[in-house]
Amino acid sequence: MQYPSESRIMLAIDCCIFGFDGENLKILLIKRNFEPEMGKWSLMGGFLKSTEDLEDGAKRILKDLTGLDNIYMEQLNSYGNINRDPVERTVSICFFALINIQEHDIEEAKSKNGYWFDFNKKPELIFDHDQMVEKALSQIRYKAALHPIGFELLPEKFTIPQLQKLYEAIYGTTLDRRNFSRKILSTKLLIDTGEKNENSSTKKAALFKLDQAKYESQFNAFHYFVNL
Amino acid sequence: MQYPSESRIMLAIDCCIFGFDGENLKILLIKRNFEPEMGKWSLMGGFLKSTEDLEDGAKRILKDLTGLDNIYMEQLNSYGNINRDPVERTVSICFFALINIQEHDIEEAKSKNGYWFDFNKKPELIFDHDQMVEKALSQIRYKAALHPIGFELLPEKFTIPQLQKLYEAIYGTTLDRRNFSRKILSTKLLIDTGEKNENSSTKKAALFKLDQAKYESQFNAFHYFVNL
DNA sequence: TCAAAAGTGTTCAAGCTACACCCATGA
DNA sequence: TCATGGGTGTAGCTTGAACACTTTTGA
Repeated sequence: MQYPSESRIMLAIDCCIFGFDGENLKILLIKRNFEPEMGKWSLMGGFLKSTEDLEDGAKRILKDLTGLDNIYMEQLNSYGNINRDPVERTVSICFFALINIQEHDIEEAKSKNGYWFDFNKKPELIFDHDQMVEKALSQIRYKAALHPIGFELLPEKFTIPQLQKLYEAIYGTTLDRRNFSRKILSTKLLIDTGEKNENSSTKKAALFKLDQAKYESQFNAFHYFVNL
Repeated sequence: MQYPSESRIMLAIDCCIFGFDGENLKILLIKRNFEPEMGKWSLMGGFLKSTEDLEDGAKRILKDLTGLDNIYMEQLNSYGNINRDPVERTVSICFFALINIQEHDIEEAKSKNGYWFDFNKKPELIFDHDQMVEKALSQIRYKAALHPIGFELLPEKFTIPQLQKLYEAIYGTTLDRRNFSRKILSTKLLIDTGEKNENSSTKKAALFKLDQAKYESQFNAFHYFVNL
């Protein structure tokens, strides 16, 4: 038994991949070396295979194009305007991913025309990818205000000033050091490793790491960072 | 020009339709009169046509099965496990809708085997529809804590105690009348119509309506109702 | 006149905001 | 010893939580 065939549709998966270099929010884009829109910038994407679940498809695409796996990833939204793809009608399911740049090698992404852009300096993208990126940023702002996802963008050990810079980059604002520090520490989600950040020419900041157990158990405890 | 054909897939749309009867949160389900799973309960759904955008498809399905249009509706998530539909591989994009039951006639839904269940007494659903409903409730809780979407479930004119009952139903909790009233009024989103709710055998509560202009301009002003 | 639901005010505690000083480090 | 950035404390205000009394209405 099968359904009538008229409504089978091409199903694409696109990934908004975010990183953080210590100063700015970054986004990984790819220069297309195939038609349509060859030579223009786009999100990482591909078609869903008939043998894989959505999340598996998204992971496969991320892995193929960047060499990375084990990445924080979340389904964002689907896009299905009839004419969004000039070749034929295609519906795209968009995911976003958060990558800790410092600890992940993306040589493979580079070999496939991938490039990290400063989020604020990204070029115009093909199709409706700009719309996807806008939605992804808004989702990250939303989520990072309520859940501790920011850590996904930092290395395993990080300092509080680094974390603050990340939040400032996400929200495009500046925060008070003293209040930020107090608020973050009050979550009890950070463990002081006792080590110091040696890459500093002034006072060395303390390195913290996530309390994984608490992170997981409290992930859905609402409104962590509201009122940033 | 076309893409290679191997990956075209059936694309369904399913709608979680919520209502509120003054006491309980309700969900509109349909008893399937077709295979597969004939006789079992499911969400309202259908297949996306090749000539329509996603939102248009969702609206068409809602209109066909309930007779309603002009309904608050939002895309929720997509589901694509390989075996979710026993007939053939189908990806479903799920929407949720909020309906003001009192002011909308759903005779047409009834004629198509539609039935409003108390949310807490709903039967088991086909496929992965239970998962969709769970996600929809969680999304409504999330969103209603931050944005004033609750009003979509109430008639044009409503009392503050009605609104409170709605929030209590959404969160499955009880709230303090005095604090709730103060908090809601402090948003300045409600306009006192000067009328009273005549359907009461005790003190008649004041009827309010939404300040539409403020509602729209402030919709995205964060964290309205956090700390419920 | 009584029961049931609506409307309102106050107090206390917690949390947020704004702000200033001291410390560690390498140049 | 100086410039830079890290770390912490406090006072005042805002906000939320807890709680009790009065009013309106129909039975």
